[in-house]
Amino acid sequence: MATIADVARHAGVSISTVSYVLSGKRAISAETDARVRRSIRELGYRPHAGARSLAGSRTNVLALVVPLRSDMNLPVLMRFVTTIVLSAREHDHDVLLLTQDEGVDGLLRVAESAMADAFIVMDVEADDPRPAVLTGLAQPSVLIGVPDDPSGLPCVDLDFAAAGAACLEHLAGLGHRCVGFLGPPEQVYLRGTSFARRTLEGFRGAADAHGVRTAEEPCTPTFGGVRAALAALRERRPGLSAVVVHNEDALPVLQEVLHAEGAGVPGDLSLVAIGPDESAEGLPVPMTVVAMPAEQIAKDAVRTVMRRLDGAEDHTVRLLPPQLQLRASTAPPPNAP
Amino acid sequence: MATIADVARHAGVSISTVSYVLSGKRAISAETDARVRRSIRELGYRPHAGARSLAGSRTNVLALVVPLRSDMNLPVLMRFVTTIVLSAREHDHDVLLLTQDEGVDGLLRVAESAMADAFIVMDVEADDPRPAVLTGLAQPSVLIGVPDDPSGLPCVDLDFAAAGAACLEHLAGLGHRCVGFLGPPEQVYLRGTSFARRTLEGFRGAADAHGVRTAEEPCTPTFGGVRAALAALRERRPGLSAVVVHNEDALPVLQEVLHAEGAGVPGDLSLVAIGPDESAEGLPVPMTVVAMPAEQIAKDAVRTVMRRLDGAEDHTVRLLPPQLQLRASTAPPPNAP
DNA sequence: GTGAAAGCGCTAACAC
DNA sequence: GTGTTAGCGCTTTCAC
Repeated sequence: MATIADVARHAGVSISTVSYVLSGKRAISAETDARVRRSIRELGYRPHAGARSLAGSRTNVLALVVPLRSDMNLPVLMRFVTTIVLSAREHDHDVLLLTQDEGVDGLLRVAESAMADAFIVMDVEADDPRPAVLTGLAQPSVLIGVPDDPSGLPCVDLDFAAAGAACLEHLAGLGHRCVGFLGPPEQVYLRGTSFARRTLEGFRGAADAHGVRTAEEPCTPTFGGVRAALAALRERRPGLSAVVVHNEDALPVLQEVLHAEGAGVPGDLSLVAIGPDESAEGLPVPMTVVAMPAEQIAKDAVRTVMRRLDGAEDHTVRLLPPQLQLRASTAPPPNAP
Repeated sequence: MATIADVARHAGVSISTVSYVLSGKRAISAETDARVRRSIRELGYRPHAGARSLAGSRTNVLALVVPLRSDMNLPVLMRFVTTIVLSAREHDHDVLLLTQDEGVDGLLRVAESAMADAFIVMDVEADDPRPAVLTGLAQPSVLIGVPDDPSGLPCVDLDFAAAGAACLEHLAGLGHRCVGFLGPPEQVYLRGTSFARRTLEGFRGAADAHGVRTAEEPCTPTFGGVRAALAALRERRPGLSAVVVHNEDALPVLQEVLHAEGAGVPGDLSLVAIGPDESAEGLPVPMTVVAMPAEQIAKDAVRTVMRRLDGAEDHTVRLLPPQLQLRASTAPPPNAP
């Protein structure tokens, strides 16, 4: 492999000139620049990443911690990862893939051996131990998700509270006065998953504000689980005319259960979902949904971390506003005027 | 961060001694070894990855090229990636994630800037341009999948020809004399996906050997597509009593179509699938299947590449034998004695 | 069994 | 606008 010295010799300039042509950190005359670039091309020169990192303390590598827990929604995870890799490349960075279950040790290993310039940590939960460790590192980091204590780290996520509120407001606007909430399985709440709680809070707040009566049930995404949860909602609220579903796996089952009992969607019951768009679009009744803006979050995370590498301070918790995607599953309640 | 010099000073030894304690490349007295290790621990020393790579020309990074094409089966892809990351860690390597669509340029970039010690390239297709490039690199590589011309690179994959044959042989053993084959959509064949062709060849060979009559149809995984393909098979082979399905997306639809027309599985029609186990197990009628041994292939790929880093030669095309998983979807034909 | 020192290929002062 | 050079933190001869 050609080295920077080879290029310098070939172009008849000094090593530093080649370096500066590459970094753009000082002014170079047009002809020198051209000559150097030509030599670089002709020799097929590429800077040695290790040497660069040693001398410049920049690796041009971004560490990405992904959850390999299989209860994560795979298409969404894929969109996150893909977008992060592509965005990183736009900033001339490559992506080192770390798994959730290396936990804090993995972060320390990569950080202290200077393998990456920055960290993006996905799927951060309420009581996650990693934010506290991340703040102690030499490298900046961004969280996707919002822990109880972000420790001053920038966070990016969908504004789940606003999403819950948006769903209710859409239904209230259609005239619904009595709305159910079908959440994730109980364990998700017990695990302290912050987005589940935030969604519910937003839903409740909006219901209070609009004088809408509600009932909430966690839900296992099986036929039995869905039937039981639905029955519980109806028992508590006999006038139930709409349900907000924050449980992508329950959606197809719910539609089937309703179809089987002859309840029309949205004729007899309106449905709004919060979750991946993929899970909402292809159903027998295409769902009105607040979709997970994975690409937007991913880009934002990369941008944030890159800005911090350029020295910008950032302790923002950035919650992206929900976008309600209107489809066929919502309509005014059956007894509407 | 502590450097190797700090450790040496703290332990009262030379820098090279510390280095050799770490690498184990020369004999160290027990007490020196202990003293050095103690210092390492107390100072929280970690070797600087860049310095190491510069001096030792070893990065301890494995580059993994994954297809982000969404027509790939995500759960299977996930299992590949997860297993590769975990296996790499067992060999003290981290994983740099490259995407398919950076193509040859991505390989050259990472290889020539010495960012990785080796490459694993997933989802290699028949006429893939990358093998030819990979052979020219300083780093060894392994392919997952088998191109027409592996260029001498080691390949690991499921033996799809044997898988096709195994399915037919299982059915022939049950007494079926007339077996259909439902393949992936036509485009997959046109794209030159080698595993699709290999499966079909294995299926045909076994059918010839057992004197079983066959019919083959590509299949779009929609209701219309499945109905049409099934009708075509039956028209060509009125005595059809079993179908081999190499199209995971068509499976649920196929079961539904058969159920709707009152055809029992396996009573009226036996089904065998080739594809991810996830797609075969949870169906109304759990499928007899040749599953994709993702973990096994992934481990094999990492092991192969690590061996090559230790200097071993390897130009093997390693095709893992299919494992037929017996479930409820196969039985002797209806008119069996 | 251990130490001294010459690089590895770059970046970024510090010259001019 | 360009060149010289001192490191960056390791690995690995070479020497004893």
